[in-house]
Amino acid sequence: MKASRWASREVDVTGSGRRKRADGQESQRRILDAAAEIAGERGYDGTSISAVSKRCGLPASSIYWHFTDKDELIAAVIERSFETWLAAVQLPDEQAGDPAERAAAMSVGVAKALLETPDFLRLGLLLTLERRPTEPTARTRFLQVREVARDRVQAALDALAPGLPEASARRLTTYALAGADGLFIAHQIHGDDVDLLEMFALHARLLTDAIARESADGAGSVP
Amino acid sequence: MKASRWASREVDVTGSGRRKRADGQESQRRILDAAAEIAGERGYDGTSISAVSKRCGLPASSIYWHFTDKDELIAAVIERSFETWLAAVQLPDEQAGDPAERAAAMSVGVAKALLETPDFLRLGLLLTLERRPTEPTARTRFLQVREVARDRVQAALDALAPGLPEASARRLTTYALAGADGLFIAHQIHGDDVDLLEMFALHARLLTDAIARESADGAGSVP
Amino acid sequence: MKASRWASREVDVTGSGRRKRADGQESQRRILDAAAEIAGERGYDGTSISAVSKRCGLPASSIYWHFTDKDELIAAVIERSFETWLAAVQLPDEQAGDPAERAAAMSVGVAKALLETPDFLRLGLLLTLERRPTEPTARTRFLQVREVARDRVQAALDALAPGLPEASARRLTTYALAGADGLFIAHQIHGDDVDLLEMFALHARLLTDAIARESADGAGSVP
Amino acid sequence: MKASRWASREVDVTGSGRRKRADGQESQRRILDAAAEIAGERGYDGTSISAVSKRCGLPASSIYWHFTDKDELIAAVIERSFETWLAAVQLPDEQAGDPAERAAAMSVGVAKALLETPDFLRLGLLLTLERRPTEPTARTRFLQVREVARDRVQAALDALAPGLPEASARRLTTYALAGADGLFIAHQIHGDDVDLLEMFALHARLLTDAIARESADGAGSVP
DNA sequence: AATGAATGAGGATTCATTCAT
DNA sequence: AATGAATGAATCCTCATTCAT
Repeated sequence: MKASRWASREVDVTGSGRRKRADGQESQRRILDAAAEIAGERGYDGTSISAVSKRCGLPASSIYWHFTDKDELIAAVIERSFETWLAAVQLPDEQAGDPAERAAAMSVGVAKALLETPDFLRLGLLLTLERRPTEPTARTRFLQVREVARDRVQAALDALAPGLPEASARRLTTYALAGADGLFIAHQIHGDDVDLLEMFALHARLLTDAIARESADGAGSVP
Repeated sequence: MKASRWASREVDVTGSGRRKRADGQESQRRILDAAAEIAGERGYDGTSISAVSKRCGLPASSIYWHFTDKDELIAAVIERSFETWLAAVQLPDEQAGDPAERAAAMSVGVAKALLETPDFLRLGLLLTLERRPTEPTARTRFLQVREVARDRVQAALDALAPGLPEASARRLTTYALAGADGLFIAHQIHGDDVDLLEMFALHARLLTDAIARESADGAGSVP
Repeated sequence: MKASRWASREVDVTGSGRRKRADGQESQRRILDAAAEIAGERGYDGTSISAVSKRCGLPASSIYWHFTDKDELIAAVIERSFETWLAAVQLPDEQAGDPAERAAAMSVGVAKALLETPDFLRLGLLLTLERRPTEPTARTRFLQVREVARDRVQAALDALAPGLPEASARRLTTYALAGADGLFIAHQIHGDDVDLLEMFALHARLLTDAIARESADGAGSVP
Repeated sequence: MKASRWASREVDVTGSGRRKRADGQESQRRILDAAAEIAGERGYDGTSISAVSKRCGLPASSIYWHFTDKDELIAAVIERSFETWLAAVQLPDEQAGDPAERAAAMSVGVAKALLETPDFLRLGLLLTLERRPTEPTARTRFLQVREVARDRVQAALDALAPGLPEASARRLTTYALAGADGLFIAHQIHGDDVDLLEMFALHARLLTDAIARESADGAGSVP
């Protein structure tokens, strides 16, 4: 920290001059905060340990005390970001309202969480789209987490329309997630020109209609 | 790269026996091919000039003869990829069928093009999601191109439902593009477990229904 | 010259769109002009062929048609710069005025030439101070040219004070040149805050006095 | 640099058997030593980080641990060289001798320091003469240091001739520094064929005479 | 629990130069 | 007489990682 005369490196970001005699958890948190911001903006390759070090104020070597390597660091970022994001999602009361209303409420809950903590999905999508020679642990982790989300959506869908054929359910679940991803991206591009809550509500409505029809059809094959 | 001057280093991509005959356009094409593949897989930061050099068989310094820097190279990749992609999109006959059928045909045309040349949208989305300190020219270019696509979709939508209020049209256009992006991503994740053509057809159907309803409503505000 | 779509290189500096069907001397002149400017500002290492190419509007390979390599190019620059500079020096009429006046006139003549074409001495001094592993031809050339100048100054000095002992003459000649170099540098640093003509006149006066004294002394050893 | 980790690569400059014990200050010193030698010989552009790395035995990346970039490294070189040089200058006793003797003693003191540590002024003059598009910090630093030296010379001059008009004082100070620069260059060219101490003594004498005359004149305008 | 220092590999880019046309 | 294209070596600098303290 005692930057030499010619090369200034980390800065005392906290403002507290007194070196805290090692608070592992606090340091880890600062590292993850920094890494989450950067990785959410730049993806895997764009996230350098030295950039994280600069942003969190700890030397690069300290990052390696807490995480074995970059791969694990970014995996940890995804995990913690997911938890944060999940905490932000407020699911509607299972009992309340009719099914369609519940679906809309769920949808809007997700949208709100995305507005509050967008880094999670941004990084997740970046990891998903990138094809590195050795797949990062973080990517695998994100896809696992996404699979869990997928299962929940499908469960909600089954609750909404118990008679829906398996194939239809899978298709509509895929469509539900795809809409969420796509609308999130639209919001990334156009900022608040795209009203994410409104768009998610529209998405929920179209989905509800589709469920209704495919339920009635019985078959649900798309000609 | 330590190979002597006459040892064959690069792969004879062209199949034509004559090599080293200094054909600028051909070299440029090889560079763009290589860069498109890599950038489509790895994004901006993940695309290293030396990787492009290795894949196209020309030394890194030769790449700089054809493109002033990495930024311009990737911008050129986006431009050419877009042209290729656009050529792959087969738009339906303007006269044929009823409006809903035409919408479905358009949608499937886009899906087919995405299956044929997925690199374009993959790179585009990577560039869109990444937030580099200095915005790459390629990102700007992609967003411009996307805006053109957006205008076309909106025009098609207006043709389909002339009475649609402006706000509805904008919202549905956003939804149309978002669905395309999201379904593309789903296909990236699940491969052929997701039938992209079927999903795009579903997307077109839901959109057509939504248009019909919002047209009838007159207002179309989502409560 | 037909810059490709992605990499813009040389510019049509002359403004004449029509490619002149090869005018060797004219091209050579343009190259030397460009090289002189750049080398006068940046020294040997700082002068890159591509910078010269950019400034003169001819491709790098054309420079190699006129000059075998960078070393020869810079040597040619020194030679031509010297000629230009020499032409700018107006030596006083050998007959006119008393010796001291003639000395002053010579001095001012040199100063004026330095103000008009400063690149010559700037490059010369840069080459002189630099110690490259393989001595550039240009440096040798400059030192030769300087030796000629030295001889002329010493001759003028002998004419001024025929009885001056050899050692004194050498010493004062060295001093005369050193003053010129040093004042030139002062002018480089302070710009027109240093009145070069005035300073050269002062230099001439001090020298004349010194000559007078050392002539009288006979010995001229500095204790 | 392909040598295995334990093969001795660098020269044991310190003489102390223990190596690799990570001593920051010592490494910094070795880097500065190497950089000073090279920059003193080759100027800014001619000083490559890899050359410095080779000469000091540390890998190039280690240089970047100690200095943020080449610009700062060379600025540090100038600063340290100046300190070394200043320590080498032995100024005469303020009380001793008559003013003219003191002036001569000062002059010779400077000359001796230049003979001992010529790298400082050599690099300084190279930086002064070079005109890079972005001015190196080192150049600015050198000119600042030079301004300080200028002030001291002018103070000494005022002490020597209190009644001297301001304009004369400035002119003679410029002349004093110019002579030093020029004679230093002469010594660089001719080596020990030019007796630097003798030349500086001569310079001091001419200056003293000039001061005397301009003092007497009162005005000191050079016609 | 942390960090200053070091390190080899690789990043983008520029270099001087060559050569076929 | 000139030039488009190519090329290997070198440029500055950042990378992920290690290790002794």
